[in-house]
Amino acid sequence: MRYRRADVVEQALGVLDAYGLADLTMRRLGAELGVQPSALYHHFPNKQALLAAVADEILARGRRADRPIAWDDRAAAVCAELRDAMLAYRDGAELVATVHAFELGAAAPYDELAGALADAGLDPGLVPTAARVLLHFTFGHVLDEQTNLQAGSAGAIDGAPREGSDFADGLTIVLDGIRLRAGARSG
Amino acid sequence: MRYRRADVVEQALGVLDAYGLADLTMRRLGAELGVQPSALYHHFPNKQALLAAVADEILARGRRADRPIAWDDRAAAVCAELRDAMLAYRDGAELVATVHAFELGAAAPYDELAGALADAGLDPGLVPTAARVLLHFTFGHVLDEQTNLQAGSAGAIDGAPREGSDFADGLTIVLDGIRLRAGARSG
DNA sequence: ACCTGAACACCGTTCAAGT
DNA sequence: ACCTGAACACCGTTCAAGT
Repeated sequence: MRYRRADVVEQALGVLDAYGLADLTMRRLGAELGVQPSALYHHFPNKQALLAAVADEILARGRRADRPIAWDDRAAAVCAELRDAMLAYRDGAELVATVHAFELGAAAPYDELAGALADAGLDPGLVPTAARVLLHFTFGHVLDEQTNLQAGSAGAIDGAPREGSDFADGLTIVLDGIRLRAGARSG
Repeated sequence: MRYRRADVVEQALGVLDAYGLADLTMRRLGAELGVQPSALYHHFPNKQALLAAVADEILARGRRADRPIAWDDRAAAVCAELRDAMLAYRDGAELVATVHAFELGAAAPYDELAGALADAGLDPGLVPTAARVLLHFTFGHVLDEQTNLQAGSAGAIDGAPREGSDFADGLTIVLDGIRLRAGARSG
């Protein structure tokens, strides 16, 4: 049997969701594909590159069309889409945030946020700073959220996961801070 | 020779700074102490607990007295202190952020921020949300910053590290967003 | 081009046994 | 109380060799 790059990523997503990031090893992934671990190095130079491809696939699968026009609604939509994409897979936030921290991928959300903030009439020198504040908030929040959700589902402490309002509130705080430096019009 | 818990943490800080978080292993730490790796399990139940103790020590060493009185200055001071503490050790941000994400320690900055925000007259329901926004911004920013700094010093690309103004700008954005919901007085 | 098989240089953790 | 020595069950990665 032959495996293409895309098949390896697909199977890696399956292992991630079934066993978690800690058990997403080259050896386990090879076994799941019915292949020697060394065979994976024909498709990826190393594990980090494979994880980057998995992170990018998670983001691609979470992609939604129809972005709002207003810069603040658009920025909020990008962050919400990023959150939902990461929550859709076990340890998704940890994986995407790690890959992003090492600058190996997951660059699309940053580019979209920077675009929205430029449209806001923000000082160009502040655009990267503000985009990163939004990204850091989103990564950090969802990392916390997913850790607690997964701890809760393992221990089965409480049935209902905390409402999503906390994310929206945090996002509002950051967007309000950005708006103070943006042009008056928000459309 | 006998090693107390504090000596193990001390040596762990040395290994962290000299070799980085990836090489801070139980086996290497044992070797550095002239002890079998299994001996470390007499002082710590597992590696995570040891890392949590190291993270707490990093924060303790970065502690400064004389907190400002105004809630916003105080919150900014807590974030700046946290940043400086993490920057003082190689991979400090990665270590502290990881330990915090798994809720094994590093809780002091959160408590201080929550205290400052309560003094701001913020809606009590919003205090934890706003405190976490500040914390997530700080962790995310310093993680990026330290990764770039260390990559820069390894490759020796440019001499001067980026000025600190970017952190201050991001912090201002978040604090402005919080201020909109706080009482009018900022002292 | 893609994979096997075997090796290299490691991990965290446990546990009986020593002092 | 604190440590040794040995083992268990793993890692990521490399590389000659096969088809």
